[in-house]
Amino acid sequence: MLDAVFSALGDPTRRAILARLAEGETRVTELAAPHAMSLPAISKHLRVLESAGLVSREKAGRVVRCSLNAEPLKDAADWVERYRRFWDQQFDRLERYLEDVAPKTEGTTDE
Amino acid sequence: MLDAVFSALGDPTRRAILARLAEGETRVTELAAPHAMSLPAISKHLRVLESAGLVSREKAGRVVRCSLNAEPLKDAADWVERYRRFWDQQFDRLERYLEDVAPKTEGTTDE
DNA sequence: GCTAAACTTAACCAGATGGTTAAGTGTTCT
DNA sequence: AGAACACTTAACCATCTGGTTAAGTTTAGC
Repeated sequence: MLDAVFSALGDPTRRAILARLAEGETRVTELAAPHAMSLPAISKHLRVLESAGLVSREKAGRVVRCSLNAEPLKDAADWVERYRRFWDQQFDRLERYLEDVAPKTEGTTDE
Repeated sequence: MLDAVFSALGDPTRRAILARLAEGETRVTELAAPHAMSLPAISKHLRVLESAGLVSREKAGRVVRCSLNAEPLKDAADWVERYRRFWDQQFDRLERYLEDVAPKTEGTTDE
């Protein structure tokens, strides 16, 4: 499922759609409005988001209401979060230091 | 850049490579070892990761040392984090509640 | 009941992706 | 020097992706 979620997030149009849906449910045509592309194109994006579990579509009359379903984002967040210590930079340098100089040290400077 | 990062993360082989690199720098052949695919395939994955800024390659003799560069993941984490409140569920229910009590029917969802 | 609206589906297209094998480029080892 | 190692590049292939236009399919409105 992470595959589908991350792949879905890899497109700016789709991220924009999610951002819009974060403000509230809305219909397909309104989701399409800000984007310079045809309705079928948006429909396809919605299908991608839907099969990643990020959006649900519900037909109400001739209108299709779309809503955000953020649960899959939790898994994505969890995955990325495991790398937090690495973008805190010091850790990275510490590792190199340990690699080069001291093969065994107590990590008092940890984090 | 988010495009490249999320797209890169959308492949399980590439996530596995990042996970391996999180344990420390290593060479290409060792990165390739656990995966049932050819070296050129891994090389391509590394290129994708590299152009997303997630991995850096450095030639040392005939060996290429690969290392994790997690900084781009920070932006990805920041993006996803904006949706945290939505997967905390209560908010979702609140929205549905509001929808039921104050129906807007097919009208424009005013922002 | 006809017409328009709000989509979706179908058919098509160009270009990207993810894999392959074969060949090329350095580097180390003996 | 020659062989093996550690890759990368090239060429190829099938499939996926992201877009298009044209043609459905319901539903709503006059």
